[in-house]
Amino acid sequence: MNNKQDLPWENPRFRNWVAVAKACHSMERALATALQPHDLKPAQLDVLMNLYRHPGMSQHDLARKLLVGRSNITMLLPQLEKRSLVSREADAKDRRIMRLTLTADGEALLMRALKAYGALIEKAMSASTPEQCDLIGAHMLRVADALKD
Amino acid sequence: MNNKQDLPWENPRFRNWVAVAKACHSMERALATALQPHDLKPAQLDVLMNLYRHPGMSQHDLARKLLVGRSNITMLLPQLEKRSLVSREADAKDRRIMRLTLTADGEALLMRALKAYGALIEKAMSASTPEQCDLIGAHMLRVADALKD
DNA sequence: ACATAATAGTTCAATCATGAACAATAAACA
DNA sequence: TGTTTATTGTTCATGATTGAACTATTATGT
Repeated sequence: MNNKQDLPWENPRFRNWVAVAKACHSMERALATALQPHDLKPAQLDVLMNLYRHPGMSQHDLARKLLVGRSNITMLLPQLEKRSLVSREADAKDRRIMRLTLTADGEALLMRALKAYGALIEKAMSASTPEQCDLIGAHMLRVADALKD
Repeated sequence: MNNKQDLPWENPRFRNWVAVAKACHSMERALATALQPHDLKPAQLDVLMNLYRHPGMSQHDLARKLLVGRSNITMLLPQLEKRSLVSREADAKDRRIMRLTLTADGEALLMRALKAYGALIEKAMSASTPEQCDLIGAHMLRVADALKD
């Protein structure tokens, strides 16, 4: 029977994860408002970030990196393309694949948006030491890995 | 000018937070599939969890706890009410307020769903020691607090 | 008491992510 | 080669979330 001891709230791991989830949620909301002046949504920033680091990515690979459906990418790109932030051109060898790259405008906007994001993260994580932050980052990599089915 | 040293990726705090966000995203997806057998969405589980711990909550307070708009609660509740998982009754003294409580069915379903959630968290966080988990939880509380504008 | 402001909840249109079904292309293999 | 299978990206209907405008109720201030 479910007495208090069985309740997940009594489990430290559970309580701790709930705190993680809530912090993430708060950050997502804060990021959304911080990006408003740049006319960017968090999902769009994710796209720009990944294209900066992996130019020439396909839409399929981008979807996997972002943990998102392929159709989501299809819906996301036209807006960015219309604003000349990313370019989409068919691969020469495999005409199924669209190669994505940042334009100069896209890179410039990314840098501006990243400043806002960076400031937000700094504000959020400044209360912990760099060592603690590193520990958390390492832990979260393990978490993401453990959930990778 | 943005040379590599200025890039957020070179900032440990930035990299670490990106890992946090990705782990959260993975967990959210995994939770959604883990809850499917119970015919519950993560947002609905959040509602049940909070009503269990704070019976008689108003919709407004619930929205604030969940970091969500009031209208979201309005859209969320009818489904749970139709399934007799929560009950909604007007406050006697202030007729604007709807008092929310879990029904017996709601509590039973919550317990089953929490087992699945707990198992998922256990799987995700088992690679870290309890001390590390506690540190992370404490850190995340500070993060959520720092973002509370 | 009365007017004004604040609060709780709802409605509605807009936006976003999802997954299934589909078209086009390439790979595997007989 | 020719047929079958896999992969890439798109379309579309669905469900979720949001914020602004609205109604009803209570609080405040004169």
